Amino acid sequence: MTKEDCNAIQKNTVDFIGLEELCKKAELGKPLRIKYGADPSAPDLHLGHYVPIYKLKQFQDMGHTIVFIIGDFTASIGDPTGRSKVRKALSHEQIKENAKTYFEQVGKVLDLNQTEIRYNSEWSSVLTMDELLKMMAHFTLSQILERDDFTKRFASQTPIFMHEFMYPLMQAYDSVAIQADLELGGSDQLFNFLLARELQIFYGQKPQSILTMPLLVGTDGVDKMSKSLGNYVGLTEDSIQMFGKLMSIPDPLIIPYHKLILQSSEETLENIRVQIEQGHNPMDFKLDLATRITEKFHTFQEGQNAKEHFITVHRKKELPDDIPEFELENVLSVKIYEFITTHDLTPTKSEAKRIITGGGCSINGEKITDPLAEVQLQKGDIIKVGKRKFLKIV
RNA sequence: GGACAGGUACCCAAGUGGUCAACGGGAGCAGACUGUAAAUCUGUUGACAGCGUCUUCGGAGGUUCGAAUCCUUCCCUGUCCA
Repeated sequence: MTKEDCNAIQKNTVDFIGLEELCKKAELGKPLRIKYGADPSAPDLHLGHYVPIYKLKQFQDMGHTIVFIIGDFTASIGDPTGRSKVRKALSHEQIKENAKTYFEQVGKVLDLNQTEIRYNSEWSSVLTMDELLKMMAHFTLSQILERDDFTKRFASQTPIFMHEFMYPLMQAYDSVAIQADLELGGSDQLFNFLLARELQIFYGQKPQSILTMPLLVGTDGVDKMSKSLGNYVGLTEDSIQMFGKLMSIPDPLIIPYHKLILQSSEETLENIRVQIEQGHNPMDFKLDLATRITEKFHTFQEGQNAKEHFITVHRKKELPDDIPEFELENVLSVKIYEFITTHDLTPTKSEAKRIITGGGCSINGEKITDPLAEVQLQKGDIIKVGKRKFLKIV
């Protein structure tokens, strides 16, 4: 690893612990073992995952070994995070299935042939009580309780279960098992990563270095991107959807997305900042951002198409090219709310009535506001429900 | 084991016998506006056979003309004591 490499990998990181040792180790010429842990309960990867995975890619390109750990052991126990809801324990079949889709998605970024894939049940499920207790004897309750989410839950009097205390420890043990030189992940993982260092020392290993990446803020502009909060942009979402979601991010997120997803240079970022400050419409930068990100995960053409689609539908309020169609022989007289529900434009009839009453439904551009209206539908009619649902009668 | 507090819709949270399909906030959805699915403002948010019916306030029973609200019992969570 060269000096430049050493600098390059620091780009966009939050914490970097043990950088010097790492670079020294790398100079010996042996590939570094870089650990990345994944939870197989949520196989939908989103842009938030992309940030650290891209960093892994950088390491991989330098010839280091990525050790991808599937946390099947902990997943099969179940993890009651958040409120009183107990996250379901997953069966082995489910885990295998999830892991498979996981890798299909990761494979878009990383070269999986050059990646070491391990399941942590391999070593965790055979741990003896004896061994476990020895490990536990090295940490105190207050040490574990220091972890941010535990602190919060404790303060808000929400339950923390005993086995949850063990998760950080089990994660740390993964580092021991694979002899990690470096662990990489989101900045919320710092605590767990530090624990691993201690445990490695206990097992006579050199402690791993730590590199954490910023957490990408979700489309709501408030919380970190996560599937459960529904503020995510999935890596495998179709281009139209992806584009739309990216346009829905609040304007202040343009810079962070540029930086973390597109790896834009400081000059580019500064340029955008200045232009927005001078009154340039942020929308233009957002269009550009959305186009480029969509291109990145799809094709250039799809990115362009998605942009076109967005402009016609949302800016010009015109009809898109590809409207779902419904074949109709003769003129049909129906209650509008029933029709749009049976054709999946609304989930329930009550919802349909609500949208109609609110002025969200139109036929050929004419608003229908009477929820009980009976309408004559014929070939060529175009029904619009809400902002982006269309149906064409053919 | 004991004492106390609590479990309400997607989330937070009010409500302690009828006016409760349930205040308020968040989030979602829709409308207006805007060269954005940004921001802001407004409306809306159980389902269905449209005004009435059915399901919903941790579960199961009960009291009552009537229960989220009272009683019994069970389950779950927190705090303190042991």
